[in-house]
Amino acid sequence: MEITTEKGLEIDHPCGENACAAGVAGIRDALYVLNGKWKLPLIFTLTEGPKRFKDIQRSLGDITPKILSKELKELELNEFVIRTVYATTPVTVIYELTPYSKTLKNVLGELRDWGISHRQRIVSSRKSQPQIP
Amino acid sequence: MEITTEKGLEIDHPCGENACAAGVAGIRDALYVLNGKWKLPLIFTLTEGPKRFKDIQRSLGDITPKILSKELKELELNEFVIRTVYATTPVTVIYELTPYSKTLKNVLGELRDWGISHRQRIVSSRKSQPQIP
DNA sequence: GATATTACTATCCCAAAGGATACCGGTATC
DNA sequence: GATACCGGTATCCTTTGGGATAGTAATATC
Repeated sequence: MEITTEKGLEIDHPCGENACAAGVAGIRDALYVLNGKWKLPLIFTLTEGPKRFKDIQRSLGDITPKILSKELKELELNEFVIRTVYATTPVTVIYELTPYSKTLKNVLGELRDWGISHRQRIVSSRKSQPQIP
Repeated sequence: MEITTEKGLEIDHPCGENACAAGVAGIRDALYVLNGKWKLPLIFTLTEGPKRFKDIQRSLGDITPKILSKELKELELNEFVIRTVYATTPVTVIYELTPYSKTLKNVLGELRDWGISHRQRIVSSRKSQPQIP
């Protein structure tokens, strides 16, 4: 059986043509700590600078305090975020990114750009192909 | 209250200092179609070229056929993957990436690289700080 | 006739993710 | 005295993700 295939993506593969298990493993390792609906948006919003609990909640739109609290704890454990408490009244809690989070800069930037383009694509394809043609 | 903060990441923000809702929205839009444990690894493995069902299953390691089937259907709907059936015996089904998947090249590359470095960091920190010191 | 292969589907099940709502103590503000 | 703000918890619930196992049609092989 013959399958002709124009070469598609050309992500550089360290291994040969058809055996790049290391790449798949890399993606899976990344996803293991960054999984879920909220971690990446959360890290991204802290990219703008340190923020308080309520401020993060507002930036993210519709996250409930329970989920936000859980996500922040996980990010603390994985050394992406530092939590600092200030004894003001009422108390102030600041969350900020660790230096290690800097290594995510490219990932976040690419993902943000792709998401923005993707949305534009969806929107404009909806305009050019109206429902029930 | 004063908080001194060394500027952390410097992902370029199209909007002002503290109001980059567009960035968060971009990330969330991206994750909306790429969420879950399998979609990114799946797209990545098809980066190596068109593959058959069983071959994908083997590349991904431990995905069950039910899940793989579901993920492939979702990727077809979102125009990331094309499914072609060849009337051989036994039948051959080939999955390959669409041109649109090319737009994910940078995202996938960055994520793979980050995952690989992250794993190295974890492994070497485990070596330098043995359990029960 | 028994077994293997491919590309799945069907059924059942469990755990995790995520959401809704309510509440807390302490203070400040109206 | 009532209300609001802050940084969360507590409780309950639904949805989804995902896994295990078995089975299917058609053919080929032993």
